[in-house]
Amino acid sequence: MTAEARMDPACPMAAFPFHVGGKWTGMVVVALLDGPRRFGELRQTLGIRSAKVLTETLRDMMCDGLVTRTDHQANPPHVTYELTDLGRSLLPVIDAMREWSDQRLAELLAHRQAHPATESGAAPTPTSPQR
Amino acid sequence: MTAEARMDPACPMAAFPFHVGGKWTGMVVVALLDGPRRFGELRQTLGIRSAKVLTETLRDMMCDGLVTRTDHQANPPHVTYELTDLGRSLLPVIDAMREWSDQRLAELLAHRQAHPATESGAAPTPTSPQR
DNA sequence: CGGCATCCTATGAGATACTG
DNA sequence: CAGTATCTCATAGGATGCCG
Repeated sequence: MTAEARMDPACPMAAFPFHVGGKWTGMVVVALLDGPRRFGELRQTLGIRSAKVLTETLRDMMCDGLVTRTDHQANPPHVTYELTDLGRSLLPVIDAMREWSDQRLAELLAHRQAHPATESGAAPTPTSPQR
Repeated sequence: MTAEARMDPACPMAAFPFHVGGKWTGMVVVALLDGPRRFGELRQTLGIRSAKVLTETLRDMMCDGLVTRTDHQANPPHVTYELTDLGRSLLPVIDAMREWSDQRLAELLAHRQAHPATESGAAPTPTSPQR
């Protein structure tokens, strides 16, 4: 298969969670690999200042069946998030990404740095966390 | 490792091309797997109406050393794009994504459909190519 | 044919501030 | 503590139209 015919929107590449799910989805999966985490823990781990972003990410992921939410009825509130089996099934993909990054990311970044790219904002340099 | 400490922006997940590179990067790689393609070919294959988007994607990818551009000095213009070794090295990752999609994507989509998600626009259903 | 130059718009990401 | 409610802002994505 590959690129013979026209690539329709049903193509896996178009639907894959890391693109569909927003910027933080992948990191949340990684953060939850060790086991359940609380909302605040996640927030700190991921370095998210705004709660809203995390809330949205988690809601989307719940909607997609990637994580489950457990509300330990307590006061003060205590809520934990945990990977579902489906969520954990993403691990091989993440590992593939990690391995690639280990071996090749430097090369890509070097290329990028060397290029004027005709333009200033080709893509935000990941090493400089602006915003 | 995994999620012990704070996850800094240098984390591979944050820099991985499929998130950094924009929506079409992955598909372009797939489209180029078989060999060099012309600009118009890519455009058709990917189903991109706007040339600008493809131009930008390709420029970014060149900048990152993922593809090379060959201008066959001809009239009318004839330009081909080709995967570099670095670009081709993404194949394992893509395959991992594909495999995951084959096995689990349906599950995710089913989950999503079943959920009200509190909101309308959780994420654009990949099966309905709007726009 | 390839690809700029423009312009437009939806929306993702984030900052605050407030509530149960 | 774990959210919700607003608001702002940048920008990715796309539609046209023109040029070499």
